Amino acid sequence: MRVPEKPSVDGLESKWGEVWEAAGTYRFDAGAPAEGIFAIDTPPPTVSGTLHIGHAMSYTQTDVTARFQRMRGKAVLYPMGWDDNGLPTERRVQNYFGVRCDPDLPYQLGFEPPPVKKGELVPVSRPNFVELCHRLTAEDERAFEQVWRALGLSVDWTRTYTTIGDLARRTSQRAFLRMLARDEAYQQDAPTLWDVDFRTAVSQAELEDRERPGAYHRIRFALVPPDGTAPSHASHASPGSSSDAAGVGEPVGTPGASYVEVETTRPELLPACVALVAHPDDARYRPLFGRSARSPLFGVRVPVVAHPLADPEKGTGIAMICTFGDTTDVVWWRELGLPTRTVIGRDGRLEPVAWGSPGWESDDVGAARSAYGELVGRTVRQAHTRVVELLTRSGDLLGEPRPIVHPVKFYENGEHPLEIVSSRQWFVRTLALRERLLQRGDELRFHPAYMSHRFRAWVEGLNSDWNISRQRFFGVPFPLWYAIDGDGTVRYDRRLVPSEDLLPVDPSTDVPNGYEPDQRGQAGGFVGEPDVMDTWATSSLTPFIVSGWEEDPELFERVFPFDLRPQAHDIIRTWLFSTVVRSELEVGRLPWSDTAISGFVVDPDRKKMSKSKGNAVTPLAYLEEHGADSVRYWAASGRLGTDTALDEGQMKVGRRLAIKILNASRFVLGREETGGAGEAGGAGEAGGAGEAGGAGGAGGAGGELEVEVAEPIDRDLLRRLGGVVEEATAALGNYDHARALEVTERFFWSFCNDYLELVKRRSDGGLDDPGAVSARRTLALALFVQLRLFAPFLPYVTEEVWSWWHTGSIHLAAWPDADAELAAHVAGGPAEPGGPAEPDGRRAVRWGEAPVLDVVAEVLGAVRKEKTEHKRSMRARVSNLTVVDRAERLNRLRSAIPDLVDAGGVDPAGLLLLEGEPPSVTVTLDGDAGATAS
RNA sequence: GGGCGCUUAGCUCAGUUGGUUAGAGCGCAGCCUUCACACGGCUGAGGUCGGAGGUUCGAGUCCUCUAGCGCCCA
Repeated sequence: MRVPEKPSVDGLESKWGEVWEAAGTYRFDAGAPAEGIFAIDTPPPTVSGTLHIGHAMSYTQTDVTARFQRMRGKAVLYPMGWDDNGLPTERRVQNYFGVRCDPDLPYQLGFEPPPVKKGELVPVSRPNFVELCHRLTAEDERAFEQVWRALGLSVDWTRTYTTIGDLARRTSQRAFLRMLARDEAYQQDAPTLWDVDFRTAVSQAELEDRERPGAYHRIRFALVPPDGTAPSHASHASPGSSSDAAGVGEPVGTPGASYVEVETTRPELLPACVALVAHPDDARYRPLFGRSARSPLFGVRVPVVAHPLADPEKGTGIAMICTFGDTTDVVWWRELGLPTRTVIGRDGRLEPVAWGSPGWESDDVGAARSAYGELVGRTVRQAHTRVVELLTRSGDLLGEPRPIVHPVKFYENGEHPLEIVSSRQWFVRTLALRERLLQRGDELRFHPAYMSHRFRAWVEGLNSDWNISRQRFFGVPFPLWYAIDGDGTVRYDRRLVPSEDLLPVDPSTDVPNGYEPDQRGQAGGFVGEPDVMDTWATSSLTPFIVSGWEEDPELFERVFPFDLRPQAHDIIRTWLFSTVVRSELEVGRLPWSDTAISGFVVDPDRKKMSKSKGNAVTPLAYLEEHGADSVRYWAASGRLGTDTALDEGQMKVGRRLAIKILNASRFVLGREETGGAGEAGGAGEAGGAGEAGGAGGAGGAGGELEVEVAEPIDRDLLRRLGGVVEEATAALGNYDHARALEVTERFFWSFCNDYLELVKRRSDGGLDDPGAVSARRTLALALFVQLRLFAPFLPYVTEEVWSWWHTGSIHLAAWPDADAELAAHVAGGPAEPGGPAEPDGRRAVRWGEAPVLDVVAEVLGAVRKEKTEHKRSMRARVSNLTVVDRAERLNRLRSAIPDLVDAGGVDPAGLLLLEGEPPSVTVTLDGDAGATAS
């Protein structure tokens, strides 16, 4: 036993961080049996940015569970991954090193990026670019690990992985090949959201809407007569002619009308128009369904079709369907079986088009070529301007453009609106899985439960298979090549697939079996699949990556399915969903039994913290200012699923709590030293790490160890503590860390301010004083239990106190067990309130009961109030204390008179207990007149 | 437009299956230099639980409607 004179919470982080690291305190025991393992599918944070305070909150909440389960004797698999592949990393590398990836360049051995010049990006080969990505992410990952260590996450740092690392690539590629073999993955030319700056498809998850100014342009389409003959005059004939021929003034859709007016915000897509669409119930256009219209400038005949997504309120109520202006166009195209007319290329410019060829028929090919010649090669924006000029000149633009502000889809880090282009993409068949996924969603235990609605809503709303390909560089490559025919045609249907033992492969540098490197790109040779997987295609495999799937089958068998997936609610539809999909496809079951959905951290104005809003803050400043235990205290008081305000006040409360624990422990353990003199030190050694049951390690009170707690008030304290243990244990088992902390903390403050004050004097007595022994025994036992209850929340301060008294780490000590550790001290005695009798005649303990302590605390409160109201010191003497109450309550009070008298400064001669009604407490202070409280 | 959630003291939040005068912490006010801790302690003042209606002996809690806020989706 060595209790410091002036304990402090400062510096505990580095002190204990080093000890835990050296001792391997949080190392996962990979040999543990299946039932002894608690496996957590930790979210891998994206390393391209910085950790912010929201991460600190949610990871702390998970850590509390990890520590709780570890103390319950579980081998906790608590890995940490870094999500380092993907576009965010590429952007960061691009800016950091001033380079850009050019996949056509050859690899340069030993390449060093030149000093960064502003606005100038040095082109480098794909392997070189990937090297730089690895270099930078390695640095970022070290920085992240430092933050996590400072926060005290009990991660097994020997089990880290990265989503671009060999293991993750091998796992992703293996799982892909298996999906391919089972026909669960397929390739298709399909419209995808496309960022023209980054030149990649982006996922729905990466979208954001931005309000952008635009304008409705009213454009005139000539109606093709029902007999199908070409209208005699091209609509671009001459300005002015339109008003004569068009029957201006006639409402659109009137049977006799020869024109229909369409409003669009994207006139540049006129050449890409494949149909006009109106709502099926729209009487104005119903007569036109089945007929055709002809586009101005390009003379293309397009059908007029009906679809409920057409909004009669928007514009004229009839709209162009183009290839593709927005996602609704895609829906129309798919559901109405329309052709495509692709004009926008991957660079965001209009591509050459062969007017007159199949698919590009026109009533006036010459005019179409001429008009399109003005547009080809231009950006979308330039083409927009040009088309408007052409339409104005032809007279087909009616009136002035009508300015509006509307939401436009952007890649969250992009500068230009997303386009939708058709490209060859890999998909996973998720639509076919819908029913099974809904079933899995019902099986999964969500915390809080209502979060399951989000999963269900997402699955029910699925309308396309999952696109897993990205046209980028720093990602997991698709592990396959394609054969090239003798005539040089790439045969995407002739896939060259590696055997699994060769994984991971990079088809851009590796060569398929049976080919030579110099056959790459040659007729009769091969070409590598250039795409990489979407980051979710890898992160959806995290439970497989960390549990040894197909790498260590024996470990996988014991670990899978995991116990817990912690994550935030915004990625239920992405990460949680995709993980359930992959698990269903690979093993036909849920990847975990439970998922804990954390809320966000919001700023004091209740706005979500995010980098883009600029109000996100890093945890480091808070860790430095308040200390890790304090930040953790704040984090753990936030409930799952609930957005939590960033609150430094709560951190300060946490700090006060930590300090209080130090001081109260000093008091309790200092008492042990004097009371239990010689034996104390030796007993401390007994409380070693991992000791089950814990009772043996309770208290350094050596010789007092066997003593049953005698005083009724002491037994009350332990019974009440037992209730706290039960409640906290149940709460933690149910992922309700906030409740566990709350009940533990409430007990602790009452322990300090009431119980400890009451027994202070009595606990001074010598070894031959049973009351003193009982008090010391209770204090030590209560501290022993409370420290462990606090350990998952405040790992540093609890470890510090533990070290005064025990060897080994508190974090490997057994979680408190009320029955095993406390029952023996409080059960069966005469003061036991009537619990049900046990077979041996003792009475079962009713945890949480504290009848004596309750009534004593009430009277003590009345005494304190009297002193406060008379502005007297708490040390002021009470000359007379009269308590009127029922006999039963007075009896309880009698059993603790000496403690009450000591703590209240009451003159024993002036104490009067009277049976009667109503209950009252009358306190007379030395030198004051009496006063009554009740 | 659809889904989910929130609305309780000045602030941040608890209120378990509907049950006696609605709780905590912070903040605030007053007091106490107290022998573990002034990084402390004691005491107190603050709320007709967003609004309206309903079910019930009884509603912060259940139902309906409604307002505002937030998130996700379209």
